[in-house]
Amino acid sequence: MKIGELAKRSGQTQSRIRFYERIGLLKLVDRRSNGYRTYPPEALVVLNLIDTAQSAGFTLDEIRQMVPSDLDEWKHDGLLDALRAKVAEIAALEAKLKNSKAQIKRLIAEIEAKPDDMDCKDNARRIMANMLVETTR
Amino acid sequence: MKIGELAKRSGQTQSRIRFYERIGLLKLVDRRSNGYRTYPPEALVVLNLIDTAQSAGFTLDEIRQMVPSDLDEWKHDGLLDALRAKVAEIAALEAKLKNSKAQIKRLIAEIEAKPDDMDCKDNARRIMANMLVETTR
DNA sequence: CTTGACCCTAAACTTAGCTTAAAGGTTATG
DNA sequence: CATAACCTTTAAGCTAAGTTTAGGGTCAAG
Repeated sequence: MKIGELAKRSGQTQSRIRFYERIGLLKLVDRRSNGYRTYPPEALVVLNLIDTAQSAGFTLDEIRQMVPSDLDEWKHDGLLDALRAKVAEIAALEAKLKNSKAQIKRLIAEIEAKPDDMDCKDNARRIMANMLVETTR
Repeated sequence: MKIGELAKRSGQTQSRIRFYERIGLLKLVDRRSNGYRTYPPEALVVLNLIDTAQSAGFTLDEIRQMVPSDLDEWKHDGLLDALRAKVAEIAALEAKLKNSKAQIKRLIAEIEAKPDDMDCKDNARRIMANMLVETTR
C-alpha cells in the first residue's frame, strides 16, 4: 500500500511515518520506480507496536531497541526467540504501567482518606504533612 | 531553606527548581533581603508531587492545573478527576497489552506444537497474517 | 491536456522541559 | 581581607518528537 493508505489505516500522519523511517524505526518500506513508498501490510503491525510502546512511556530510542528492524528476521531461524522476546517486552511495558498506576492510586487513596469532619483546607494540610514525612524520610 | 538545600533534599537541580518557579509551577517561595530564594518545607512536598505526576505521564501544564499556587486552595476535585482519568487510561493500555501478550503466547504454543509437515516460510506467513488480524482489529 | 489528488525531498520550525553560560553579588571561614 | 562556596539574572542552547513549508514530480479522470 502507499503512504496515504497506511496513514489512514494506522491513524498516523504521513509526516510521522516518514519521520519514523528517517530515524530507522520503520524499515518495512520499498520504493516503486516512480519513487513512491510502498508498504507491506506488516507495516501496520509495526506502527501499532510503536504506538502502544510510546503510550506506555517508552522513548523512540528505547522502542528502536525492542522492535526488530526487519520482520523478515521473524520468518527464519529466531522466530520463537523473537516472539518470546516480544512477550518479555510486553511484560516490561506492563511493569512500567503498573508502577505508574500504583503511584497514582497511592495519591488518590491519600487524598480520599479524609475524615468527614475535616474540611478541604485541613485535609490538604494533612496530606501535605503526611507526604512531607514520607518524602523526607 | 535556601535553594541549594532544597535541591539536595529533593534530588532535583537548582536550575530545574528555578525553572518551575518561572513557569508558575512552584510558587511556594519567598525572597530574603539579599535576593536569595527561601523555601518552606512544603516546597519539598510540591516538588515530589510534580515528580510523581510527571512520571505518571502528566505534562507540566496538566500538573499546573492540578496543583494550584496556594496549597490551601488545592483544587481537590479537579485533581481527583485527573488522577482517576489517568488510572483509567493506564488500565486500558494494560488491557491491550495483556491481550497482545496472550495472543503471542498462544502463537508460541502453536508453533511449538507444530508438526514438521509445514515449512518455515509458510508457517511464518501464517503467523504474520495472524498478528495482522490481531492488531488491526 | 489540464485539473486535482496524490506523492517526493530538504530544511526550517515548533513545543516541552530543561541545562549551560556569562557575568556578577553575598557570606562564612581561616 | 581573601577566597571558596554560596546565591542571582538573562539569554542562549539542547534533545525529543514531530510538523510545516517550499518547490516540485506523478497519475487518473474528464
